[in-house]
Amino acid sequence: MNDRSPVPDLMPDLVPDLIGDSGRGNEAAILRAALRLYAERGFNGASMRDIARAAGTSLSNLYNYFPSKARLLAELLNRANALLSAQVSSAVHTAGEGVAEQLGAAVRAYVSFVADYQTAMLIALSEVRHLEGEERTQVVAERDRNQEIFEDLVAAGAASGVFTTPYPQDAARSILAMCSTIATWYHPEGRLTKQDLCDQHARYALALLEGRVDGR
Amino acid sequence: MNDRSPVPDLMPDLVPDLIGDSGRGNEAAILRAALRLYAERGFNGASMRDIARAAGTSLSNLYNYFPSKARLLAELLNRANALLSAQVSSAVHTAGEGVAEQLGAAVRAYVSFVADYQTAMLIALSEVRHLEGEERTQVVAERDRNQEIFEDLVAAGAASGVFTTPYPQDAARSILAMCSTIATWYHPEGRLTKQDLCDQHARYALALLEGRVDGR
Amino acid sequence: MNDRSPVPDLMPDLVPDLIGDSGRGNEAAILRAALRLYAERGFNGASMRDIARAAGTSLSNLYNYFPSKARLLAELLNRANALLSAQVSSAVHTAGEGVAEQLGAAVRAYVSFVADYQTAMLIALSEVRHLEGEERTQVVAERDRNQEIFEDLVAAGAASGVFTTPYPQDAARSILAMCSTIATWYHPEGRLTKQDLCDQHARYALALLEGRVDGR
Amino acid sequence: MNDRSPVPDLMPDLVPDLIGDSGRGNEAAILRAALRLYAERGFNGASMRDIARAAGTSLSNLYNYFPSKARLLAELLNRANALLSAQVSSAVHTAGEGVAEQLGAAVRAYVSFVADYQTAMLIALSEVRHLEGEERTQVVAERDRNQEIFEDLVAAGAASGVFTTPYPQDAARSILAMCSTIATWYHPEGRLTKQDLCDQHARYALALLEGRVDGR
DNA sequence: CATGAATGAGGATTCATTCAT
DNA sequence: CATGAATGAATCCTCATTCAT
Repeated sequence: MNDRSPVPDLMPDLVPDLIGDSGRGNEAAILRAALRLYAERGFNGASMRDIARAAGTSLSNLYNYFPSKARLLAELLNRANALLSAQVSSAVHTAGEGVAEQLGAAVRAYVSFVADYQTAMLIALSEVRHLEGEERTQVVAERDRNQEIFEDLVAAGAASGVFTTPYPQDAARSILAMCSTIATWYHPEGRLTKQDLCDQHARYALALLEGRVDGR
Repeated sequence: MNDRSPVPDLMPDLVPDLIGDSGRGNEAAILRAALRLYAERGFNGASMRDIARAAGTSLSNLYNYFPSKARLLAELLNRANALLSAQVSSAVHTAGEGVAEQLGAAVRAYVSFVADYQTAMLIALSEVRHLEGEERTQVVAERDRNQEIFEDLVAAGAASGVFTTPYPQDAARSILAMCSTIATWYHPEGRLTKQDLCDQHARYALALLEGRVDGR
Repeated sequence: MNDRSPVPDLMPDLVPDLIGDSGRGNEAAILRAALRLYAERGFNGASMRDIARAAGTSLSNLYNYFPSKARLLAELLNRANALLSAQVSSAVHTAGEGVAEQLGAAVRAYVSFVADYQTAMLIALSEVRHLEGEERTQVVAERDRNQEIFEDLVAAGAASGVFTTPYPQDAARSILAMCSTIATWYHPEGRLTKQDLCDQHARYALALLEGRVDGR
Repeated sequence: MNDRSPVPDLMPDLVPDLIGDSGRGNEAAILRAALRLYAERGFNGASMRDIARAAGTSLSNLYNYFPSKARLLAELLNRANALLSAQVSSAVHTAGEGVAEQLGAAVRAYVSFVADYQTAMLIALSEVRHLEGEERTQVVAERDRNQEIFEDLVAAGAASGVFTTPYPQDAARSILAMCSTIATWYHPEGRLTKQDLCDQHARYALALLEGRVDGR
């Protein structure tokens, strides 16, 4: 197993923005402000006034872009989940044929996303509960879709004997838990680089699954 | 390694209450109501009015017991953290001499706590940010004290060659992450018993650390 | 006219306390705490809790001594007004026969009271408005009784030609105003001694009345 | 000296409003309501709810105009102090060259202001204590600026021998006290007209200063 | 006398949202 | 698109007061 296998190694500045500058007028500024404030203070701790101020626009103008506070949150979570799923699937498809290799790639992509979009992941972890109805359904569905990628990989690996853990059914959840939690403590300027995170967690994941690393 | 080693296997009803009924008058009812509501809706989503109503007392009477909303949260977190640390250290001290055995016991105790005091763990995971100053310091300190138990065990195991992971320095955090996250999805009536959770996560943890289980 | 005529020149420590230590148990402590807090923050700015705390007793115990917050204020004002009237009358009666002399004595006694019981005077000036009904009536009556002493003296002096001001009818009010206001700025440790205050204001008063100072 | 010298003798209805109707929307109504209620019940006795009701708007709308209760008070006091200083200085500059004449004019202007803006003066007298920090500093500074006008006049008169009181240093304060206090009892419909008040107090002030009225 | 618990009303302030411009 | 004014409900917390002990 190659611990230093390449990660999507964009320069930090080149990480594509979750939000972009498409949208009309202030849309991007609003989304970015909301993202930051929701992450800093939680959904209920960040008021529409706060967001408007941080976005440099007026309170009432927010409602020209998003019909409600919850819709604003949903929008953020949808974008984040969509990008996450896309990056993970892409990584899996790009990886070689071996399940272990694919799972490693998936973990690396996931960790990479957490590091790149830390605030988005913070929100995704704890603010979904503030959504209801259709908005919630949609967000949860996308989140589950991503989890299924991991579950399928683990199941395939278990079936083919590559992963020998006696508990394959729940392992994916544990792997995602430890990868997601990175968002709560990671500091880009700290001891660990993004590359380190990817290497570590790829290894943790395969070890947890009791993968048969050697050539059998 | 015996995966079905006994867990503190109290009947759910016999799990000692985090709060007890000591305290004066309505104190226990208030703490219990706050615990539940903070977990359900988050700190900012649960109002003092809500808590009072759920506790069956008047809003103003809350302030005869806790001088502020934040203090009420701090009280809960302190009790939870103290109990968690106590149960984990106790498990470690009771376990045999092997580091692997001790770590397994620690994980089981931790998972057991998460299952027993699910709501408390939910709060501990995400509501600390609403504390400031002394209250925050105290809670964070107790939380770190618990994490150190795991870090010390991992370090010891790595030093003695029992854990062969190339990344021992950050493994404890990952283990705790996957155990803590149980609180976000566990249903006592679901497919997995508390015993199952303990078995699984003890195994996951040792595997993640690449523990040399047998004498080989 | 002797500007340095003696004032009731008690040592500051010997100024008889407005409250004394008679009363049962905590009564004096409560009155003293209320006096200070009402003066510092105003009637509405000082809560019964504050007063209890400052008096070193429990909130509910306050109501064993005074049936309401307003009654507590009334009690203070009554004591202050009674003492003030007593000291002023006494000074007048002790003074010689001349109206000018008597008015001078009255002013000195009044100023002396303001200096000695500064906080009480602060309250008397601005907190009467918070009383209603019987309580208010009583306090206002006592206050007016005191004012009448001055009005009578001025009227007598005007009738006898000692005070030549063309506006004797309203002069007493002006004199009392300037003397009372001392309470808002006087600092016992400042430039002016109590003796200075008495001398000054006695002179101001006679001058304002256009008293014929010379031997006629 | 002409005791019946003309006062700015506008009909009461023509007295320029302290507040005006400039400001946006409800600003004037809010300020006027606050002015009245603060004067009637004191700062702490008048709630924002009361003020909103009296201003004919909603409670929350108050905060679109003034960010806090204290700021609302400060606004009132600043306007009142500014106008007072302006009217007094203007009167002094318009008066003749003699110090006595100028002081008379100042007193008349001051008394006139007290009569015209009675409620504002009531607040200025006793509610400054509820301000803190910058707000307080600003208000106190303006108040002191006005007091200095009087102190300078008295000092000048004392220096030139026009005022022969032995206590010129503190006389201004006494004069202002007796003039300000008018606000606490004056009734426009009562025995005394505004003109009367001006005449009386101008005479009181000069007498208090022991002014040498004639050429002797 | 003395206390702690209890309460309903009300304190200042902020909330998400709407609407006329 | 963009704004400022407006609002009713809700925020945390404190109020004066009562009551059982």
